[in-house]
Amino acid sequence: MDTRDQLIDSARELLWERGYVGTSPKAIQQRAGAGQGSMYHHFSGKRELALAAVRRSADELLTAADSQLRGPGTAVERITAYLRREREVLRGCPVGRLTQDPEIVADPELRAPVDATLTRLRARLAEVLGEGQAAGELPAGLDPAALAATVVAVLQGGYVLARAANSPVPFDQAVSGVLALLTVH
Amino acid sequence: MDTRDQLIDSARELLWERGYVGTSPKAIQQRAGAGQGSMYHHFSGKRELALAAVRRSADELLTAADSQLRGPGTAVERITAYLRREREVLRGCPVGRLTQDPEIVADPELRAPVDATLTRLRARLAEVLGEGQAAGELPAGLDPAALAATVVAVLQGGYVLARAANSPVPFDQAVSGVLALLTVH
DNA sequence: GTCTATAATTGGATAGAC
DNA sequence: GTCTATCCAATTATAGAC
Repeated sequence: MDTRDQLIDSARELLWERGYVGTSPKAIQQRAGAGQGSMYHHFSGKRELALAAVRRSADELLTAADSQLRGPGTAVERITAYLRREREVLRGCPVGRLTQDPEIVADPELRAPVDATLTRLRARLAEVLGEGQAAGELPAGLDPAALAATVVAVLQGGYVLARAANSPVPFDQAVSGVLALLTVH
Repeated sequence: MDTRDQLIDSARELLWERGYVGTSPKAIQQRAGAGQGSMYHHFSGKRELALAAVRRSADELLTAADSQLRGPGTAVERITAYLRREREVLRGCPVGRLTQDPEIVADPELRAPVDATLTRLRARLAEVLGEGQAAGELPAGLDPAALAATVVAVLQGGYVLARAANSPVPFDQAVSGVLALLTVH
């Protein structure tokens, strides 16, 4: 991996752990093993590097979600696989985390990939949920878009509860709860 | 309101907007209309002031939730009232927001009020959900603790989706989705 | 209790040598 | 492309006068 990629990867990790305001160019350089000059050669500054990092994290999230949601199995099986897949729960979501950063949400270009990713994720889930309704696995008459928002919110909120408790237990409870509601019908 | 309270209130606002790492003592002082000396007279430093601010916000959240959850009405009515109450969705949750701050979750004393508040909120909701099951309003056989985690996660995650989209719409969708799942039975 | 002065450290970047 | 030197503002305090 070249220096430019190392910088992007280090920025991704630090944005995940500490957010945009909590991450300094110096910290990124040190983690990447690069000097000042190197970073400012490849990027105009902190913001442009963060932009590259956010875009890459956003792409990876959607790709990972697709591998469960577009995989084999019934709608309920795919949604269950997505919700139950192994996650580093206490680290939170590398994309959702960015919504808590004032400088990210205030900057249209930095917010755009976050918005696009979560919006597309909901759209993918709504498709699968719609398929489940058509197949009679899920109750008809409920808005797939609303249910998709609920499912994604359970994940994002589950991370919040887990980090507050310093334990993955409430995350797992929240996932179990929504799966039970979806499948009890 | 005296200077000490002004400082706590200003700290609460800034912690809500910018988090712990994004908030400087100077910014708190300026918002409070107080000088350096004043702040360091009342508090030993940023951390102690933040501790007072976090505790106050945590207390207020639980009090506000109780006013809906312990109010009149059936279990479903109270949960609906709680989920549908007016919120400044794009500002996010003043308590849940803190879980994204590395310095908050790494500090047991700062994390404690956040943890206690979200844990108690889930316990209150589990009680109400249990009452709803006993009254036949909600499907029996589902774990009230899991459902409570789901409901709180939908709120916390709804804020994430809304801030990403810069719109309250996905928050409202997520709430509608979980209410539909709870009441369709 | 509040004010102003001072200070060590970090943040975010520029300049120029190699 | 990468390095070191330099720069100015902000951060997080402490000291002492009033």
